[in-house]
Amino acid sequence: MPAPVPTPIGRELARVAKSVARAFDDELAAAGGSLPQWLILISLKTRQLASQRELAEAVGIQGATLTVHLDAMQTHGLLTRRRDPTNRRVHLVELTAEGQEAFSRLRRAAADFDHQLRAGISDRDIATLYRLLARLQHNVADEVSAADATS
Amino acid sequence: MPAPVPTPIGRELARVAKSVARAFDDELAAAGGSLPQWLILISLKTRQLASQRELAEAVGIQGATLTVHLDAMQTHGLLTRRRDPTNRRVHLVELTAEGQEAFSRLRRAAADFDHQLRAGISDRDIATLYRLLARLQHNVADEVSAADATS
DNA sequence: TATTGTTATACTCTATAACTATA
DNA sequence: TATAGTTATAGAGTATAACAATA
Repeated sequence: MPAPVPTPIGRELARVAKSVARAFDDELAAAGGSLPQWLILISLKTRQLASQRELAEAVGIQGATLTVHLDAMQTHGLLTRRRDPTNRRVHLVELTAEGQEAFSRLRRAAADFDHQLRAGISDRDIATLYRLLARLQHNVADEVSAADATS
Repeated sequence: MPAPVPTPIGRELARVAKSVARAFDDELAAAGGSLPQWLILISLKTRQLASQRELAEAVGIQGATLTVHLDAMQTHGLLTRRRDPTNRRVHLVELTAEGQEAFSRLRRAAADFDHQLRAGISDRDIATLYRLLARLQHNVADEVSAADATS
């Protein structure tokens, strides 16, 4: 018999996500970073991205918002931007040595955090959690499409 | 056999929570509200709160931040503030008729959203999700205490 | 002195619109 | 004209510090 559910699932998700995000932000800040920076670094390192437009999409923000973060990271010496010689509209974003170090530092912080976060949860439960989160993601994607269709 | 887990659980949670939060914000905005306003309204309606301090804590924000939202809601005629005669430091926050209507509107939007969000998920899985979210919450609470202890 | 709440100020993240440069 | 990216501007949400009112 499943336990009764006291609050809507969206609110519970929001509440927990807020707690987790704050704790994670604190960890990243202690390692000299921030969540958007971490998402940018990890996207740069793990994906083959053809343009800033794709990078923005990978991170889930607008191009202009990405520019803000890239400017800050460039000012801090984490990356360089140069035009693609074959298509000079495209700016190639490349990590400096300092950017690589920042990535390593944040990766360690993120790994430590994840270890702490997973404490006492079985692999099986983690897999279940993934499946359920994917389902929620799917359901709000539906919601968006439905809203678009009726507007 | 559990499926392999491609990304850290915290990042996946953050990603899904962001999607869900955006979709929910859109719904609340369409109903003339926002997430902080909804949390404030629901706290006022469902709890017996002795002060703004307690209200801020229930919503999970600082007192000064709460003042910002209450000011806006008062400007829009959703609530009134008056001093408690028995302890004039305390401000009693009370919903107006318009505030009650706003609450009803947002409650309907939230219920519709939750229905959409839960589509295709069994009660048993919802209960499991609650249990796992509670565990994550517990684990970051630990993290915070640990960080405090070592600082 | 301690508590409740507000004001002043600023920071972070985000977005849209208008613009530049390139194609 | 279309695409990639930047600049200008603004808005939402949050926080801290200093303050006023009250106890």
